[in-house]
Amino acid sequence: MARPRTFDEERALDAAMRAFWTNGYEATSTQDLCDATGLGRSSIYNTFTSKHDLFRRALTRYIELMSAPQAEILEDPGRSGMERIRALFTRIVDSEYEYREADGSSIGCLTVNTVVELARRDPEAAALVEHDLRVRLDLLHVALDAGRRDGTITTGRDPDALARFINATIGGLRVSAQAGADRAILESIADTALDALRP
Amino acid sequence: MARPRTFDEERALDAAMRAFWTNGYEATSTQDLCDATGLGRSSIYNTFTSKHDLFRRALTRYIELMSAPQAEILEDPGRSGMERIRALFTRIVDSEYEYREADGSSIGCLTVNTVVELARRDPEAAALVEHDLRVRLDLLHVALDAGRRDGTITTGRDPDALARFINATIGGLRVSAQAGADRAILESIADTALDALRP
DNA sequence: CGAGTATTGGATAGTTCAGTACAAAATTAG
DNA sequence: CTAATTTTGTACTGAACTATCCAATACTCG
Repeated sequence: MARPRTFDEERALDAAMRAFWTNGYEATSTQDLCDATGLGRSSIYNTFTSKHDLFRRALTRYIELMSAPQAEILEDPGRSGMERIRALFTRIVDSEYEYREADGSSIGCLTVNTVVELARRDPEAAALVEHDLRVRLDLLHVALDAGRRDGTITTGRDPDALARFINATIGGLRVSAQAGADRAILESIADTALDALRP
Repeated sequence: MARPRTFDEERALDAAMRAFWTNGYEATSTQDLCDATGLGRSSIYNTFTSKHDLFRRALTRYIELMSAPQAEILEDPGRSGMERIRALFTRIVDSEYEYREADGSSIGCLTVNTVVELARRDPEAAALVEHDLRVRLDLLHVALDAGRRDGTITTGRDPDALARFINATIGGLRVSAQAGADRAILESIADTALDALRP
């Protein structure tokens, strides 16, 4: 009955996500979003309401996109608990390379970037990353429990502390990558962190 | 011979540093800087040339301010190597509380914030944080070497990897704090990280 | 094909941005 | 007290910002 959209909303969302991810929220202008998506202002505002709403959707999508494979790794019954954590770190390091910029620089993790740049003054963004954090901590518990049972994780430390530690290590990997650390360095950080699980 | 300034340049710089630290570079307007410092636009531009220059000076000052006590800790001959690293972590956690906002939220670390928000598109900022990183890694080496000699650090891992790991843990602590982790959580992260030094 | 409807591009609005211009005020040296 | 010099408040500039408006366009359904 009416003119249909000529663009794929999800593709546009991915492009916007990438723009926010690369440059941050404040430094990404609506014109940048037009350029990144290939859409006109009208289409963007018609589809996504506002820059802030588009960011919210982009962050939501990012979290969905990243969580799924991480959940799969951490709940994988085919791996020991320790192997799951190791595989998670490997996935983090790989992703820093998978999504690099053309100049080779790492763009880090949109969740971490949001925590640092935006979360303190944007309650919606804060709620999204907080929920993501809870989910990840729960998933880490699953893997840590498995490791405790299968004997690959031998530390006597509280599982909550371990989950927080693993999560902090991920943050440290992200920041280190953005600060210029290469693959070998990131891998050595991850390997060293794993030592804390079997002291 | 001429009218003297009525304000203290260093105080103004501290106020500007705090503003950038709290809100980030992009989200801090020149008006915010006027409000934070109590100065007029003329005084700010007359003294600091531009917003970008003021940020550069603020970041430089931040790094100086934070490095000195960290260096003291890491080179303290009165402590074992392990104790130095532990004291460094304690200092990081304390500083997250020392500089909290009025609402109790943590503002993290200006260096980490800069790496995440700015470094990839601001070569000057990138150079400052890169230099700071090198200095910190060197200081960590001093403490790690001491720990190796005094027997408090027993891991067989490469000192470079350990220094990078400790540094990444600091980043993880900063991000965790900004994501809302309380003191007990931050301390448990730090304690767990130390386990990796004596596996 | 024609009526109805959503999309689209381009112009525009109104704000806010970093930075400047300039004159009045303030201070010291002589 | 005056001349010289710097600071400082205010007004301003031009650009960039988010967002809206609207007419032209393009499409579907009957």
